[in-house]
Amino acid sequence: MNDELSRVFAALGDPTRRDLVARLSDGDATVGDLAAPYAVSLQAVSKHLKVLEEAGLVSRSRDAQRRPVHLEAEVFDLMTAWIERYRQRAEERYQRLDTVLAELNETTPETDLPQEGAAS
Amino acid sequence: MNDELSRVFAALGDPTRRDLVARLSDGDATVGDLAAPYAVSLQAVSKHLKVLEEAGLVSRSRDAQRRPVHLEAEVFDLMTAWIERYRQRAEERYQRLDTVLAELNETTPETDLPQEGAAS
DNA sequence: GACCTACTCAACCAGTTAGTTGACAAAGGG
DNA sequence: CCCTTTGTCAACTAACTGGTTGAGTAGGTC
Repeated sequence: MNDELSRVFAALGDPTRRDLVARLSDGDATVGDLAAPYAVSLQAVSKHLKVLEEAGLVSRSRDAQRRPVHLEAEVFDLMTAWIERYRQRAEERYQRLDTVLAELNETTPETDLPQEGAAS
Repeated sequence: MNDELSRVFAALGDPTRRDLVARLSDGDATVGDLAAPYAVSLQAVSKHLKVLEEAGLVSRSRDAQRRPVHLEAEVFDLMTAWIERYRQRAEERYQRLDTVLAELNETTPETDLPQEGAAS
């Protein structure tokens, strides 16, 4: 787990951490507030937050004993950029395939057999 | 790792698997073809493909002894939907904050001190 | 039918992860 | 000053991961 992209994807692979991110999208919160709804210990949630922080998804500041957690939404762009890149490649490929099929259909509307002049 | 979203994110948390997805966006490929560039064994790549398949990112068919692997790009939508949802929530929140700050600035342009009537 | 090709399955191993509990630190409030 | 609140750190454990090797299966080719 070297690069940031791996850390971000892996961090969001855990449902508890995804839920933490979801709740932080409503606004900053303390570790205690965040931990309250879950069945696990405060320490476990603290660990989850550490993972999110190392992935760059979250940052922490200070307010007396409290350590408010803040969502850093910019990292999302990294993921969407990666996803969209390969989704588009795949879609372009489908379009080319569709075009080829359409052309085949157009030049040979009366038969399904391959034509001698067609590329193999 | 129960739900599909967790499996998809976790699957893409591994750089080798992300590279497999990237290469499959160029077109279907056999296990052997896919395994060739990596230093790891064929069996290891086969395992990675199984993870991708269980996440719904990939499907496999048959062609004699070969098992061509095919990218299923629709699952990407699951992720982008999740990401965009919470990114937008976060952005809306920032906008509201900006509005509040702008209003504060407008009503008290001559001092930085808190006013007696202001909410703490 | 013997053999090669293209894989999968099973067993094992080392390293990581997600959880636990217990102790500690930091910062007010009485 | 003690005490409570809020959270981190450390050590331990069970389960999962990513890799290995060896054996087996499915489907041509000669």
